[in-house]
Amino acid sequence: MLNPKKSGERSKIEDVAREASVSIMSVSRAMRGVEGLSAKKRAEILRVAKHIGYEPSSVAGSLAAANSTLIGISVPTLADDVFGEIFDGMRPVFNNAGFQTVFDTTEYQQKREERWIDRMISWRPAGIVLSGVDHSKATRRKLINSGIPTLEIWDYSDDPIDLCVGIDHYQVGKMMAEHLLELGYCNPAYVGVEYQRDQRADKRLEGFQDVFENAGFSLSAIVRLEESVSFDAGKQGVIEVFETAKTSPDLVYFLNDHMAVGGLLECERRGIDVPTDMGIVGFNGLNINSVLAKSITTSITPRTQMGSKAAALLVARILNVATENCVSLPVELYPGQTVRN
Amino acid sequence: MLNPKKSGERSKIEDVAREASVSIMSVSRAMRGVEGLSAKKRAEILRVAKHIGYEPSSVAGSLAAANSTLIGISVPTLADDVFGEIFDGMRPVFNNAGFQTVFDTTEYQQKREERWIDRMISWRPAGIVLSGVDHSKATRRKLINSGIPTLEIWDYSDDPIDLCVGIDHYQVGKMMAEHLLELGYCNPAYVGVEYQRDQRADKRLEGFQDVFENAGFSLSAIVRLEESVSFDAGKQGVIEVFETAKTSPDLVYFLNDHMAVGGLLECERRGIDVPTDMGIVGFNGLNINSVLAKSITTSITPRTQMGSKAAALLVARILNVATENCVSLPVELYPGQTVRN
DNA sequence: AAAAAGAACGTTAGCGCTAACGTAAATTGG
DNA sequence: CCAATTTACGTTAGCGCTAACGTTCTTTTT
Repeated sequence: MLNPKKSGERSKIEDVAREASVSIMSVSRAMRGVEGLSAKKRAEILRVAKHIGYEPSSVAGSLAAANSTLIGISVPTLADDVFGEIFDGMRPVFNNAGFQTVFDTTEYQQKREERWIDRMISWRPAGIVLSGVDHSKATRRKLINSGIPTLEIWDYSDDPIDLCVGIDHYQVGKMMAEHLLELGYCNPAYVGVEYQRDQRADKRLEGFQDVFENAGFSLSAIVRLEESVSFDAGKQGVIEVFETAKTSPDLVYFLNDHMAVGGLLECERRGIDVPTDMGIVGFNGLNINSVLAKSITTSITPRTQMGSKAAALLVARILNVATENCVSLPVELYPGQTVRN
Repeated sequence: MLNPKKSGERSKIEDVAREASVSIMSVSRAMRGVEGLSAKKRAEILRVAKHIGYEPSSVAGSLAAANSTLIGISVPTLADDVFGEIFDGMRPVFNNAGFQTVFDTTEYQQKREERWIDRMISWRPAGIVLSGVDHSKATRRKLINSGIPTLEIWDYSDDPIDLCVGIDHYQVGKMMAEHLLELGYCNPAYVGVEYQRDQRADKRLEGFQDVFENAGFSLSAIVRLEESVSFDAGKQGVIEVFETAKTSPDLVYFLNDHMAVGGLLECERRGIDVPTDMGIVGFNGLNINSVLAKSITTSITPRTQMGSKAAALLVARILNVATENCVSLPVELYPGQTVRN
């Protein structure tokens, strides 16, 4: 490096301009790859820039151009596989379009989400991605007012803040219930978390419950755990189901596959025959299914696809390309081997 | 809102100053909560700011103050639970200190990491977090030269770029091998991924192998899969072990617990008696252990603790508080029930 | 060959804030 | 009671870039 300068002192556009004997505007054009520069000069400038180790300041650039390449993403948690996989779907799309992702988890707390949005907006991001479609009035207003393209993901609504790519959780619960009803199940229990903690799960349960109640059956137990949404929670859930159920259930519907696996293994440990004496149903379609002795009955959600589709929509909106606003992705019912056929 | 302005037009510090009949500097001081302002005026300014919906621009603020509240975090993947949990440990620490996290996954590709670092540095972040301690010369130089506090996490090195909080993977492999050797195992196989894809896993294998070879035993098979590091990869691994092993192994050491679970269930499906005829060993100490019929033998990594410890170190460095540079966290050997005792 | 059009640059004026240094008023101390 | 602080502000000069508009020089057109 020519001008190593002191640690922390970074060379700026002016240094490159001086070294290359051009105006700073030419350097700016060269670095951004915009036109208005001869190929020769452009190459020379880039050579000099590389030589002295110049990297443009995104902060200054954003301020001057009144835009940024930041995309804010808020998810409830990374502790289950869902949002990691959605993110994996989004990442390459955003990356190829030249965006960076600013990330935070809300731990299912609206207050945290609101605070995050305030701080995020202060960076004038190119776009914002939120999980779910249930946001406070203040949040909606702020986002609409900010003019920042906003994408809601995972859940589906036909009245989004701006864009929405997700699945219809109510329908998912309904579909599964109809399938189970047809197979003769009539006394299901549910294992999930506190009401309104995971609003998508609430919607699935609602759809599930509606179908069974329409058929004249009510849930024999609804267990709401406080702990995390994972394998051992499912085990705990089964234990509580047996403690609290009014009548012995013929099926347990779990909030997700993690819990369902925990529940399944606990049933087997207790010597309960799955699916003859007890059906086990989850949600998501996790990879673990392919190694289990009995594969979980579940709804397979298109997580990676959802991520890439959603990112593509947001990028299109940012670049002002016309696009659909709402996309509801199909969810596949996977029969598995934990309900009788 | 008083001045709703057009969508996208945001009120600025000047608007607040005019409305409150003070200088913009007073507004700046009020918004940042720095001293040099009477309590009365401060309250009035904050009232006015809220009233007209003013939110300071972080971009302008960062440029003027030559600092930012951004912390860049790079992890290989979110597809396993490891980095999600580390992030969960870091998040509250960064949050309470007023930082935001810019996130990306590298998919175990150095090229991607380098590009990300360039873009990250251009935001002049307050700090940078990298996964692992094996980075290119260019990366090290850039980071050192930038003067940005840098934290390396998950792996351990006593010669970090700046700060390091992790575990000694070589030691983990060694510890596990010594434990197994003592129990009488003498013909282990290994199931992981391509060499240099997961450099921490390579180190564990190295430590593991060194111990067995010192004792006069060599690995009967080293299976390196190309697919993702998950449950079904473990199953696939076991299948390949049986196809390729020179002699029938008495133990399989897996890259992580996900794969170990896949392997365990595949063994059981094949009627192989675990641990009598085959030991199963993983790495991480996942939650799934508490629901399995036989809990996986593994090394429990302190992921959440590592995240919070690491974040605390980085924040201390950013605030110029003296702190240790390198922290090696202990890893607990969990005997489980998949090796004979 | 003169006029019009275009390409290749440079100049100017900010983007929205804050550091650093003013200045006036309020407070202190001997 | 007056100099010596301290507190409470305001003013000035940028931070490092880019949009928008000049200016110069080359190319095209009739």
